[in-house]
Amino acid sequence: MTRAAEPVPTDAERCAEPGPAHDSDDLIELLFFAYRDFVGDPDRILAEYGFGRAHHRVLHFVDRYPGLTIAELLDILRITKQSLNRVLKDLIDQGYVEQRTGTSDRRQRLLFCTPTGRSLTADLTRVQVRRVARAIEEPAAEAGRSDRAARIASAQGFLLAMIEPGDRAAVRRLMARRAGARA
Amino acid sequence: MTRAAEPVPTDAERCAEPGPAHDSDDLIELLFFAYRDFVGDPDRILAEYGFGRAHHRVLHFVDRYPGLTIAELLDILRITKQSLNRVLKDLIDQGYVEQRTGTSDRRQRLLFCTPTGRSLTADLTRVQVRRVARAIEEPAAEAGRSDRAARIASAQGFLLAMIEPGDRAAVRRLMARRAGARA
DNA sequence: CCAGATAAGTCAGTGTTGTTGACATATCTC
DNA sequence: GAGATATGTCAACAACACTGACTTATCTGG
Repeated sequence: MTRAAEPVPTDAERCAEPGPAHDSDDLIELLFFAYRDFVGDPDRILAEYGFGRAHHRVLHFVDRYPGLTIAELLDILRITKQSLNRVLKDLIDQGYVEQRTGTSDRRQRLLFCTPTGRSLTADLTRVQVRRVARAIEEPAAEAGRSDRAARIASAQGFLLAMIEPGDRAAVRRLMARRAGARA
Repeated sequence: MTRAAEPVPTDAERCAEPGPAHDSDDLIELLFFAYRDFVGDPDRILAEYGFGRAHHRVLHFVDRYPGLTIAELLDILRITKQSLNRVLKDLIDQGYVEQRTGTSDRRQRLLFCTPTGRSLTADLTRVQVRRVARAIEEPAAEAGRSDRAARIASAQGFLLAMIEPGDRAAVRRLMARRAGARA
């Protein structure tokens, strides 16, 4: 596996294969695992309400940025109006989100969470904050020599710490399987 | 972007912990944006082949860990056998992945990428490596005072740098909207 | 060697979340 | 008033996940 083009190739590490390409490969994989567990937590809560991830995303952004417009939300989520409308309709009909006509532009519908919506969002945020906070508290692997090595160690440390603790050993073991082939 | 953590939350619910709640909130949001753009790159390539993200995940892990069994893959992806089988069948039928009967245990089907599969995976990996490598090259906000602050800055810096460059300003602007209400 | 466990494959049905394309309505701007 | 814009809605469809049930091949322990 040849090294991918780098923005700033450092001369010193030309020959050494355990270069940035492999570090990036590891980060790609860790990002998958981290995100998998990151969305897994709230999914369990959402299921009790008959909601899914799409509902969660809307709740999150409307809660955090009260008065968001439909257009802004569409730009954030990068989904179509129809996809948004389906879940938004659920949330409005069931009293988690409410719309108010814009004051300066009466075509706009400003979105707000109701107290119920804020409460549910808080529950969802809680479990995610717990995971992220724990990942931050985790001491990074070690502050490496160069800033670059430190950044890699830091990002890997954060993502690994985002993984469900009980699964980390399995992930380490899996990734070690490949590490042997390149050292 | 790395706002000073204000350890004086006015919200009723959040106060017990030493202040990382808001930093975690930001990280939660950045993780959403980072992942959104992270999977966006390969999605465009996959569409040309009539494949989706599920195919990508299988290709990635089979390419990286040749000889993976079905059971191992199921444990990694955390999906059901049926979901895996649907995409795996596509990949096998179209010659991207092949199965070999296990030697020690003939019930197992060991998975390998064909040269074609390795080639496609390399294309997919390339665009993701590019993004991750760029995110790593990006100098972190600054090495903070405490290790903890440094870890936060580092994680935020990495995730922000994972976002499509042209969209970073919009994300900063959006998140600044909330920051104002906090500080 | 056989019974039961295990690895994998498959069928049928369902739900969430995304897509496209077309069209309707209210409102703003020039 | 004309045209752009913000939103809402209908219908159809695809990707990807789920459950539950069942089959086949193979391994393992008594």
